[in-house]
Amino acid sequence: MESYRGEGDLKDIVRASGGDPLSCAADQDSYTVHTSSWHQFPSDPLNNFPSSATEGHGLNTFGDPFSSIRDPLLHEFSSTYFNSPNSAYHHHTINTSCSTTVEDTSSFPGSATIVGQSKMFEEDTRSPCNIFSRIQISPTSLSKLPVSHCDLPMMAATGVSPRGIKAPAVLPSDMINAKTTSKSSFIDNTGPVQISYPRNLGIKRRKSQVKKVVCIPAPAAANSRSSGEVVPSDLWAWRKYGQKPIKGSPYPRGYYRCSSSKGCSARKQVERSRTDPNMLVITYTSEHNHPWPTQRNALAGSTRSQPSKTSSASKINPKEEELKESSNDALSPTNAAAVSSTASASAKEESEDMEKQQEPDDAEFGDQGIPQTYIPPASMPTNSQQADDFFAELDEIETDPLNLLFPQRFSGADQDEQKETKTMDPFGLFNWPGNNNASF
DNA sequence: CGACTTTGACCGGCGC
DNA sequence: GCGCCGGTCAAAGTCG
Repeated sequence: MESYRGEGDLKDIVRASGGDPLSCAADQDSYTVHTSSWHQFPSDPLNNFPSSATEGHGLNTFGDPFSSIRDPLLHEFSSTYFNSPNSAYHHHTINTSCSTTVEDTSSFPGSATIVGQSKMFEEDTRSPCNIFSRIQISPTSLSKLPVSHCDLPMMAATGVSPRGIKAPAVLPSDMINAKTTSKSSFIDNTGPVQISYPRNLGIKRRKSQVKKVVCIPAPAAANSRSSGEVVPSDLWAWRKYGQKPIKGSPYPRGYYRCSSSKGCSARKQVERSRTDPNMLVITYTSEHNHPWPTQRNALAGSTRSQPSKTSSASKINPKEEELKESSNDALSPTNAAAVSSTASASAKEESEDMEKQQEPDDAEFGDQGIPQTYIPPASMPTNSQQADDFFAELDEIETDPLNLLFPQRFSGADQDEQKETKTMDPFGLFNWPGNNNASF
């Protein structure tokens, strides 16, 4: 029996795309968009939204599971980008009346995944050079969203039927204020998700489950599995349980469930953006009901080599496997310390993420009586000041962590040519062959 | 042997 | 009511 705790109707969309300004809307009665200029795009329709509207939307405390179960992948982004003065991130926050409160669990500026939305906005305004966008919208409303072409793949990734997307390419601001449909009002965030029997799990969840969508740069297809997907590893162990071709998308969608712990209901869907194959859309569904994996064994799934049918492909380019392994190593809390000094920054960032993520997890898992097994490294900062010092230290290692991840793209067009290109990928997320030149 | 991926089948939701 | 579609299951095979 899978457990679902306090799932709100919230979708978080984190885009790591340097592409088009994010456009999205929700047809809720009321919701809020927090946004900042997209690289100072004055035409960003979302900028029309008031930043103070976050409050007073009935944002409740039943909880976005992802606000406490913060995804390591997201935090890889957050810790890396949001703390860099040059970091380029961009997020939009849409809080629907049905969405959950996003708690300010960050102890330092720019925590990407779950931060106080006011703070998020503040950070946005402070960082005109943003890559990431963040959207939090109701899943049901999402199905009715007019979306930009950029978001269509994400919509698809969220399980929203393409049929529900009849969108202009650019979202007019007034569309964001579109009235909710009666359907959206059916969402009951305060009640538990009823699960009748296992076979219905996916269907039952479809309406009310919380999803978090992350767009990240996708590896080159040449490095992909037979399915065409290369799933960046995160701290969780994922086991693939299905794959389906998605209508309207040339790329299949892979379905993964958390294998870190039996009974964990966490799932994720991975597919390539149909509009931008360089973007990998990962939709996280449900939440983990267990602490972070403490050992590399949690990465067993993500480090597994190609299956037999595609093993030949992996053998053709053994480096791919090595890179995957290395990326996992970089992500591993235990192995991070073992990586070379050049990766120390990433190890610290990773650990810092773990620290941040552990706090809410403590409470959450504590409530469930799940024993805490993860012990943050002693060197981890424990408060904002320490975090600041921590990242100040990181700056000594790499003044612009963004360069670590996006050495050729995100360091700034004007600066790229002047800076020494850093090819290190602290998390190994994007360290795939052929991905260095990938545009996203 | 355990854990994984693959893949066809199954099921329910939804639109027409 | 029917068919499409997305999500999941589970058997089969692979790998370490």
